[in-house]
Amino acid sequence: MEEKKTFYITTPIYYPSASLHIGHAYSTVATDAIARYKRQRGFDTFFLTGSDEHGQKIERKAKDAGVTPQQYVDEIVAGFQELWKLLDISYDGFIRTTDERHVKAVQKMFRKLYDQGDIYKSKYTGFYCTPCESFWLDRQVKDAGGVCPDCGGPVELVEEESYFFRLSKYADRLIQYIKDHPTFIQPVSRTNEMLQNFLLPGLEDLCVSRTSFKWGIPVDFDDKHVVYVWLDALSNYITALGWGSDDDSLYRKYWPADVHIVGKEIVRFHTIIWPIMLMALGEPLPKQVFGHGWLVLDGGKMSKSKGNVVDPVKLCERYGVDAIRYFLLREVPFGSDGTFSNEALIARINTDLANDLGNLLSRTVAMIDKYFDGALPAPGATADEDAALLALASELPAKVDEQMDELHIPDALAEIWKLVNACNKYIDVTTPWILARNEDGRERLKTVLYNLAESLRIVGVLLTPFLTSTPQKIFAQLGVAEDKRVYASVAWGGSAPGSTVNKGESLFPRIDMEAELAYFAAEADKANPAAAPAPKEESEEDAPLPQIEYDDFAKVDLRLAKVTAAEEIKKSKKLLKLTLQVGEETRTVVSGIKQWYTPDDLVGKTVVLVANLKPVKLCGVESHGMILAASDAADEHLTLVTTLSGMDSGLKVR
RNA sequence: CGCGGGGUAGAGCAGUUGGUAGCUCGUCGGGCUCAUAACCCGGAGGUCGUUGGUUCAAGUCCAUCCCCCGCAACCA
Repeated sequence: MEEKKTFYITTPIYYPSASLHIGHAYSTVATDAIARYKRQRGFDTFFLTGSDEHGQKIERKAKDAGVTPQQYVDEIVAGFQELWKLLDISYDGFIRTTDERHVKAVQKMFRKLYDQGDIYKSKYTGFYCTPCESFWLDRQVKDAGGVCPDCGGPVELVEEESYFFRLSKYADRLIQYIKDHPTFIQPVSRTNEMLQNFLLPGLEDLCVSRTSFKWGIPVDFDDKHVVYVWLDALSNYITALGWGSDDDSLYRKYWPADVHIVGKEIVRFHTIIWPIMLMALGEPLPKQVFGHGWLVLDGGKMSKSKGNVVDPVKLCERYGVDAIRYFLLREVPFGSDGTFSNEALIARINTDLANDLGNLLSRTVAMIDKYFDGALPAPGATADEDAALLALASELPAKVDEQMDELHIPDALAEIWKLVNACNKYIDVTTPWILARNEDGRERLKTVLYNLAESLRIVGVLLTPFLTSTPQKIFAQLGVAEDKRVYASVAWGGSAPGSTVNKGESLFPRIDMEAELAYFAAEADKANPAAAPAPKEESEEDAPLPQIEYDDFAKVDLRLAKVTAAEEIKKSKKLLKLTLQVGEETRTVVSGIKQWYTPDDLVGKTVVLVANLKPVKLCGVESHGMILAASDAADEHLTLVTTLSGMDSGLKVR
């Protein structure tokens, strides 16, 4: 017996620090549609999704919630799986980076890379300032004249260790690979981006371990360290198949992946770090990484105060899973962003699903019911006006394939809708209601109605990968036999004359746009009563912070400072370089306020400086402290904190 | 001068190797009555971001400039 061709497709693994939103749903629904499509076309398909559960952020959130990290992620990941169930996601594997199989395999991988010299422990020497609790690089201390650049006190020599992965060693091989495989990174525009931005300028080795937190996979030969993010997360694509375990049969069967579906923001990691990891392991690279665009919210950033938070669960409850799947698959063009708005969603549902498809089924079934007592008539001779419809329906599977081969999901759907629209027009041209009036017409009518039912059957078959319940509803209303609902029967002529149609409910009831928008507005108001002037719960950052002791506050050294000079940092969109007079001292501070202030606005002003903040380098400029400013959550407005009356700089703020 | 993408009808987008500017939604008018006030046809609406250049011919090639958006660096 012939082995079926395999197809391995993955979504990113999602980070369980919060619930998933419509963007995650988009990634996963798109991947699901491709997986279902490949299965329908006879591929032995494996579809993997999962969760990326380690890291400091989770550790901290769990602590805040008073649970263990494992308890914390268990609960959120259960929510992921519920959402996928709701959206009819047909995944074959769900990998959690806390799974024993994954942990073991990552440890094995880490050790292998270490043993062969691709991971090394870096042992740079640095300086430590005890009062400041800060590490300093050689150069920083040298620049400061051998003392702590911050407080000017003495520093002691220390060693800080971390493991590094030798990305640099493989850069040339990867560049060559990308050049030899022009379809590796999709869409192609990303290829240039990766080459020009990262690969050609040269790669730095990647830090792959941390000692500053514990919630991660321990490095088994050096338990101070846990494996840090990318090595842990990216390897899921092979550990889920049993790589590095006793049973790697799935790995041998499905790897290399046919395509990793990822959001455009993580294309970089999937096309640079991941291939290099595989090269180092001596494993084949995935055939393709597809970076899709985003669903951008109409009203700008998602925020509760704007009332535009998009919860996929609510949308599914209100409109049905297929409506949401259709919208997601249809609205975001290949390789670029799409817009999400309630108007766009309702418009799609109304025009494509209710008016075009739903209404077509409704009128077709109604006519068969009315003119032939619900029994599908046998077609007679084919007239000219039928030929075009037949041709369209017959060529449609190939057209859909053509688009899907390039992962052009919206275009594949558009092709299917060409047939839907052609059917609606066909009704208008053939005027069945007139044919029904006399005997000659009734003979012709048989053919017309059969052609319509048959076209709809084909539409149903081809829609099966995209919409999960609608095709079955179509088949049920048309009375299509089980064996004619599958792709093997997609060719014209599958409908059996004499089969009984069943008038059913509308596939997609029309939505009253105005009423619906009013509903959304009301919901938004409910979620955010206009009367409440209180601090908005925009995001974690804006949530009230827990109480602190006075001693904690006293650790912050706030000083008045006078701006003596200011200039733009050319390379940066946000940063200004300020020179401040703080008492006797002169300091350089970099501040992200370029959008709101010009250098001239600032010179001469007195501002509040956090004087004992660790220095940091921003866009190549060392910043010694930060100045205080207030801004709204959307960063639309910002104002510097300054003084009411002239005071000497350097004064302490309390 | 970091890298890249984009500026085409009111909105959202197509426009392959240069040869009469298209699609969807909206809008206006008409048709039809089988159907979910749905469906079908037609009209209006664009100096294709700017300014130059190449060409018999440029949305399409070249150059310049102006905007917008990603990514990177970065809001200390």
